Amino acid sequence: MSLPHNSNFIKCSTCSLKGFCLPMMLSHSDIDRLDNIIQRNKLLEKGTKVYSIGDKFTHIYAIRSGYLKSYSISDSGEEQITGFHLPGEIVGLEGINTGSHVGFSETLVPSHLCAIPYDKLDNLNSKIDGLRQQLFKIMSQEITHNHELMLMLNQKNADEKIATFLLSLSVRESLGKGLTTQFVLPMTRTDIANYLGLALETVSRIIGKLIKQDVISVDHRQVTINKVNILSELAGTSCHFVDPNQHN
Amino acid sequence: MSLPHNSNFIKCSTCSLKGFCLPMMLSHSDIDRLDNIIQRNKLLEKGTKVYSIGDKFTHIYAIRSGYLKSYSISDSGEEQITGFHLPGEIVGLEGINTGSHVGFSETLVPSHLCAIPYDKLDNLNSKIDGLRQQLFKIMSQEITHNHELMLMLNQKNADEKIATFLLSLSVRESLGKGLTTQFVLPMTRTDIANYLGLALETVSRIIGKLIKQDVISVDHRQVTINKVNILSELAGTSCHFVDPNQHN
DNA sequence: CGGGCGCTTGAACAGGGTCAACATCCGTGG
DNA sequence: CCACGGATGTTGACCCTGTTCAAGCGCCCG
Repeated sequence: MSLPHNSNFIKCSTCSLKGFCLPMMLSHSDIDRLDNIIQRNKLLEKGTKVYSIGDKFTHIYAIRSGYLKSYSISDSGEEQITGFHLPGEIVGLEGINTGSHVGFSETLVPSHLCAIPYDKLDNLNSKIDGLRQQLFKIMSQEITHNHELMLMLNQKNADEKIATFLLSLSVRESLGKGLTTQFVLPMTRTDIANYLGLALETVSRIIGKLIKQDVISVDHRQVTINKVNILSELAGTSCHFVDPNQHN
Repeated sequence: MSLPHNSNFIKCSTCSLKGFCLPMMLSHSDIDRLDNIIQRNKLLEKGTKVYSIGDKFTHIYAIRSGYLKSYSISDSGEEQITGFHLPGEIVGLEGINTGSHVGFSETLVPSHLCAIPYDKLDNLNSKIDGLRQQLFKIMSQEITHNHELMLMLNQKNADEKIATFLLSLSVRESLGKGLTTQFVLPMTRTDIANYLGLALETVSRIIGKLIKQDVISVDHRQVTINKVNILSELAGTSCHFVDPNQHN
């Protein structure tokens, strides 16, 4: 899930939850109340499952640092990656409905998470209007984001998908402040392919093509975007990720 | 969005909101309080827009009768149908995040809606724990549903998509009680194609093939499922829609 | 009656999947 | 330190699924 890129936010004590604690909505005392129920977990090493399918739903998790991937598994055993998650984003909301997690989430790199007990959060939700409203907004945005994803999966070709994907990560990497031209892809080509609905060979080929055209450079898993405007064009005009301040 | 198919529910006065008023969670007085803020609109004729992109977000809508389609439009003008909605389901939640609707929703057939003013609902959310929790569940389920959709769009071929689509409608048509073998497709082939990420010719061909194989029959827009088990197989074992009581 | 929309069907094409071979990276252990 | 093996990534050739283009039909409604 991606949180608002344009929202003002403050650091919630040691736990940066972008979009979660809007200064306009929460008083300092309310922030303290929220802060008091948040559990700060120790560093999770790469490959650690935050939750697995079938686990009892008890917490939602805000990412302080690191990188997560979430995925679900169909009855026939096919894996589908449903999202990659960066610091400031929240995972685990899919468990609210049934009280059990219906998918997995795991760390792609060593990551720090904040665990927020859902029962205590729900209790605060009845008392702190701004918190409840913000949570509804976050879930609403997740729905909107999924609709954009659907548009991408249904209507874009392979080149457009890759371009859109790279730009999306680039923007989210920068925590909503413009666009980072250098970032790391901690997921495998297989993961990217699965997420975008492509074959891994196709992902490899298209990234290769972009390198040949000098639109991006790749060193191991480090990506540099050399020509943002070309990448944006490739992504289609429907790209929300272009920083209007960027002119290269 | 689809609501829980397995949840017990009661009629919320004149307004049937499946999953919305769980008897276990809401007292009769709470149901009355909810009922008092709900506006029952007159019959909307076919093709009426419930809301449009850019409209101020003021209400969410529960469908009492009829059929809706929701869609959004990319910057480049491409339309993407994000869902079809049947009685008992809720639309408009995508507007919570920004305070404006980011897509359209319109009636495919004459439909009755309940409009629920969001500010009043939010007010009740602070007072009625069960209502708030249920709303979070509904939004959580929407997220889960989108993940399943993603799996379908990414990993299923055209035949599987159509089979899954037909079964899904068949189950939802029956309001969660098993599976209706006869129902109406009020949307055009073009709509189905757009939703599933296929060309309309492909949709037409595959439906034709299913008819030829006598898996389904189609009379105008009336669909009859003749061989549920075959359709389920086609949909993939990942199909959640099979009624265990059906053995034909 | 006619025009437009929705739908079907056919034929040719192409984007991307599949299969296969090979290259590279990385951790492990000798 | 280097050799090995497995996982990951690249590249090529072929082929299939589903798209595109095109033509024609049926139905609804003015």
